[in-house]
Amino acid sequence: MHTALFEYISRYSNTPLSDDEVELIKAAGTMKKLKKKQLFLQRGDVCQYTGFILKGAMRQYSVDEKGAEHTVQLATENWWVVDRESYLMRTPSVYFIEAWEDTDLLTLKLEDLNKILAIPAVKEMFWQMDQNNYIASQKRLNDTISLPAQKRYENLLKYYPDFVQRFPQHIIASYLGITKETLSRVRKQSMN
Amino acid sequence: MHTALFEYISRYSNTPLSDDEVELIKAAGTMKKLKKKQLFLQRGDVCQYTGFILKGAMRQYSVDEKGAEHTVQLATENWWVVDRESYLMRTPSVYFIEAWEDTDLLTLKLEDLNKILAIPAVKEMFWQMDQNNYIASQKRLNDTISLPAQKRYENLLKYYPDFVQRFPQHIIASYLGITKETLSRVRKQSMN
DNA sequence: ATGCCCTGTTGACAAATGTCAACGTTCTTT
DNA sequence: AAAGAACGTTGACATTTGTCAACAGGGCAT
Repeated sequence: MHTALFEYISRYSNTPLSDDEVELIKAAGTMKKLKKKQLFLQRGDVCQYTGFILKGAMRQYSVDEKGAEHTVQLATENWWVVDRESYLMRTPSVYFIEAWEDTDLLTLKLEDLNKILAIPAVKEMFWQMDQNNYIASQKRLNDTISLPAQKRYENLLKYYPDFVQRFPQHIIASYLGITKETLSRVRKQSMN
Repeated sequence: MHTALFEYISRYSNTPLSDDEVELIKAAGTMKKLKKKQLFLQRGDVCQYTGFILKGAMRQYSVDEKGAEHTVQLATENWWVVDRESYLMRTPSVYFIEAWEDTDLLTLKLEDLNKILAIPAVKEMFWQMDQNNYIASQKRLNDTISLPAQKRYENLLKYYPDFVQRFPQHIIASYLGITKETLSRVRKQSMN
């Protein structure tokens, strides 16, 4: 059940895990199953869990005053989902996190996380992950402020074709920062 | 000369520094002075240094095919500047990093950084910083895809008034993802 | 199998933002 | 002090993107 996580850790850290450490990690997490459209986090709540996706697909989004949704993250197998700020600071979240497919998750409360952070390989892995998140997030930001909608869509297709297949267009549009109508027209353009 | 850095470390980590560790840090860095408009990093080069700003102001930006600049980061005293991806992976950068005021920097080569990362307080500090960067970057991304130019400008004024004072409008505009003309009109609106 | 919701597309029009050119002001440099 | 560059503003117009409404097809639940 945890094998995907152990593979993930060994991919993102050089330090190997001892048998004790493996047991500690297995004991720390709780398995959760979410059905499509079920919420993992709701706006106004404090984010209680960090989740590691074993199977399925999720999205994190905000909703503006007009009711429009804006997707800040898409995630599939082997991605972590959490509103880090809310989770660490214990402050109410401004985001929703939702399962978009039936999803199996390994979840960690903050106290669980702190326990396994005592393990060097785990700490390294999380740091690596944060670095990657920061780099990716900056890249996406640069794209968003410097490229027109068409190019942003083409980049998404190129680097994350999975997302385009597994999420419907209105969600992809809200991830790109445009409306579903604009995305529809952009795609038509791209075919020529 | 290093006092600002030591304060920064103690603000972002709970572990205190031993005298040996203080010496190690002092030995690791190199001081640099940049004049206004001098480049710290140039597109195509591998980013060789991480810099900690002691005095001054800098910006990191990309330039698109049309020659337009897009600012991904603004930084003043007590901020770190680096293209992390280029620095870690030794790949050519797509960014420029430039001093916008005469600037004093403490710089670290990757090997220097690795040395001082052996110090627990330093490692903690960097992790903390990455977390904050990631959180801030996601917030800015959410703003960028969900708010109109006017709101984005007002938020910047509210949360980073320093930037608005120390950088000219065409740079602020490129940070917000709009043109200088649009920013000029948005500001006029905001006065009413 | 039926009905309904979700999805994607299209058209007509509106709003936001960009482009280009001109101009006055302020700041730097000599 | 003078000259030139950088900065900010404005106007006219173009382009991109959003809004609203309608509609067709597919998939899901009962």
